[in-house]
Amino acid sequence: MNRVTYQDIQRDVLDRIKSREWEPGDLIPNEETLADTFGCARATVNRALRELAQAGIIDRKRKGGTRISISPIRKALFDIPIIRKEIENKGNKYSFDILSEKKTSLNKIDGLSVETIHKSNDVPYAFEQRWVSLKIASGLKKLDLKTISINEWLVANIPISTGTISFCAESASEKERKLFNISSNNALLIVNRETFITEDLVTKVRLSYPPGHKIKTIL
Amino acid sequence: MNRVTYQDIQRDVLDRIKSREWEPGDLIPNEETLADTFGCARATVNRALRELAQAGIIDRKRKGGTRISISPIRKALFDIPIIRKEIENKGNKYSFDILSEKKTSLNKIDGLSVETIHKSNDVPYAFEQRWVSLKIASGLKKLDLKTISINEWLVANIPISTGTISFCAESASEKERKLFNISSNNALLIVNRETFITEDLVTKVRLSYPPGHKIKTIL
DNA sequence: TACCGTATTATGTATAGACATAATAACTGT
DNA sequence: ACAGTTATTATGTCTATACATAATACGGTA
Repeated sequence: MNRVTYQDIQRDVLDRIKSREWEPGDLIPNEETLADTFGCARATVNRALRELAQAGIIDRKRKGGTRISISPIRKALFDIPIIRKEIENKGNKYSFDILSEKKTSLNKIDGLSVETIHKSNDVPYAFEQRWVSLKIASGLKKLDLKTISINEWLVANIPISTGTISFCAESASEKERKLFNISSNNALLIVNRETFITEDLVTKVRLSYPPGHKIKTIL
Repeated sequence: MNRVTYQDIQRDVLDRIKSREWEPGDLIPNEETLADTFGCARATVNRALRELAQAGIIDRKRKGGTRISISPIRKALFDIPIIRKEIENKGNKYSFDILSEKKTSLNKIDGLSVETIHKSNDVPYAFEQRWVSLKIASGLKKLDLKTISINEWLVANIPISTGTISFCAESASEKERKLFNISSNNALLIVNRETFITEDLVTKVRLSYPPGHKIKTIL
């Protein structure tokens, strides 16, 4: 007894869109009708379509019905791995050096400013400038810093947080030029991240990657 | 009669994680138990937890149970909008110029190579170098190019596709230096995209943004 | 025609019950 | 002690039904 699954329905809908039976902007049959034609319960159709809507493939409105998305907002999902794992996944050796460390305050909040260079097979891979709130990260002892990077400690110890992330390009500073041993091409990929835990800024990071570095994902 | 919703459960779970009642790696009660404590059906708990798992907050295994994810913040969702909308959303005027256009072949497939400059309030905003397959995009007439950008045409007419996207930084070429009127800081943010429709390469784009441009998202 | 309340409609969600399935634990005989 | 089989467990999914809710269509009244 091969039942119709929600994934069967998703495949079918995607096929109809690809084959242009349903074109962008078109209204598709309602859940009840689809359930009849597929020979399944409405709940199954609902789950299939709900997920497609989450993915931006279709637009749904109460009473208005379901239509094929006109300009599917392309959503790109990027993995933001821990740098150590990013390097180790390539089969390389990870190491890091702390370049400087001092107490500073940001928006009148006491914290720690740390500069770290992450290395892959002893070659500079990324330069990190980080501020961490001492209030939130009070468990962070100096001892930890020698064996584990701050980011990894945070990820393991501060479970849920929200924040922003942005990508941009910047010319290398004198310091970065020396670190990465750059001469002519001095365009760095910069990742800025701010992490909050219930309104409080936990940490703020600027990561710079040397020329040639790519952050990639599959749509 | 205020019923417990799946969103109530999600909030509660997130609160428990934030308050460190449940720490990363911890096993949490099974669906049936949670349904009892929340006073709702197992299906409701299932939906709540299924979505949290999709978001990477928790990990679930059959028989193994549900545990708090050890390294949760690992995914960033970026919207990849049409450039026109990106500009118009800022309240600016969108326009574009086609700089060059010629037939070329890529991997022995005939196509069209087009260079476009996108402008916001008549100021260069992004430089686009695109190759489009003629086979797939056969509906693309020369006429269209004057009124609508290629990307927008593709998005409206080729509904479903997969592909890759990557970010990197590059130094501006002589051409780009002139286009963006850059002197000293010449680091450009580059977005490379390849779009496929069922195995066939439809289009390949390289977008370059001038210094200062940011691509941002909320985690 | 313009306005406002009501009916209709499609999606959104909750429920209880059932069976499927993957992963582990427990048990078996050798 | 070991390998192979079976039982158990928690999640995964489908069904049928019910009610909630947002958005629209349809009225009637001024």
